[in-house]
Amino acid sequence: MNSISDTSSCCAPVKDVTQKLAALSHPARLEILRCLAGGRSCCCKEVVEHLDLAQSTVSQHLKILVEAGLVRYAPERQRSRYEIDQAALAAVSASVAALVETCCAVEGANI
Amino acid sequence: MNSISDTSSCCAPVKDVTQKLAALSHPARLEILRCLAGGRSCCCKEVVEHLDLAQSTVSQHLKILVEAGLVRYAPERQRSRYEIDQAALAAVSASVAALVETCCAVEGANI
DNA sequence: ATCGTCTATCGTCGATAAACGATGAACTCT
DNA sequence: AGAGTTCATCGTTTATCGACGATAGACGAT
Repeated sequence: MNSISDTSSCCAPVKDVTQKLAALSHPARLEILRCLAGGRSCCCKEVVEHLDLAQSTVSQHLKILVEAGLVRYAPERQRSRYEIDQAALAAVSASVAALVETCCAVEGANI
Repeated sequence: MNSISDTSSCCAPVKDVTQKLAALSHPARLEILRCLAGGRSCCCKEVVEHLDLAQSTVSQHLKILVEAGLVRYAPERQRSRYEIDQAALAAVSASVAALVETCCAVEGANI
């Protein structure tokens, strides 16, 4: 039926999901999310102290999470606030669940 | 509780999850999974025809999915069978759901 | 035995990711 | 004003990804 190159309706969301999954596919970024868990917002330095990585590296990882839409970013000058976008994260979980549903469904109906 | 640097018990599963998420974070591989959906097994050529990519590229993507443990592989000579590992896929979904749960939980209870 | 088909792998190339140090901007405090 | 903090970005280096063509192995059919 439709290939993945169907740019009209399917490609954008798919790319969105894959970008979010890519953002989640790094241990450091998962750890960052854990650091931001519970809805509390952290500044960069907090995460840095938690992670044992260079500040610039952590900043990059945060940027990736923000660009993927998983983390919100309030650029206050001194203490930028990073905060989990819980809705976006839940949406990713739902997308993965839907994918699993699709892949595991018994196709007895029409084929 | 445990940080990500806890190499004894926590690190291996984390890496396992991130590897699976990385495998899922590419549109072509999602499309491959859709092609394998419903528990039906496909050979490489079927996927190639479905995907508009070179055969070698598809074979690589399949390999990544197999190495991540999301797809089972029965190397028959002429028509290798690729098949979704539904349990593994469900486990990924559960892991993501648990992550979201952790990240969105109100931190009153025990962490 | 030979041809055609299907796979997997190799080698290559450009692009991207991951990590770091260094730097500069902006703010707070003394 | 000046020192100290915090942060984002730049530039660099190394490693990996994504895609392809080419190739070799294995099988079925002729």
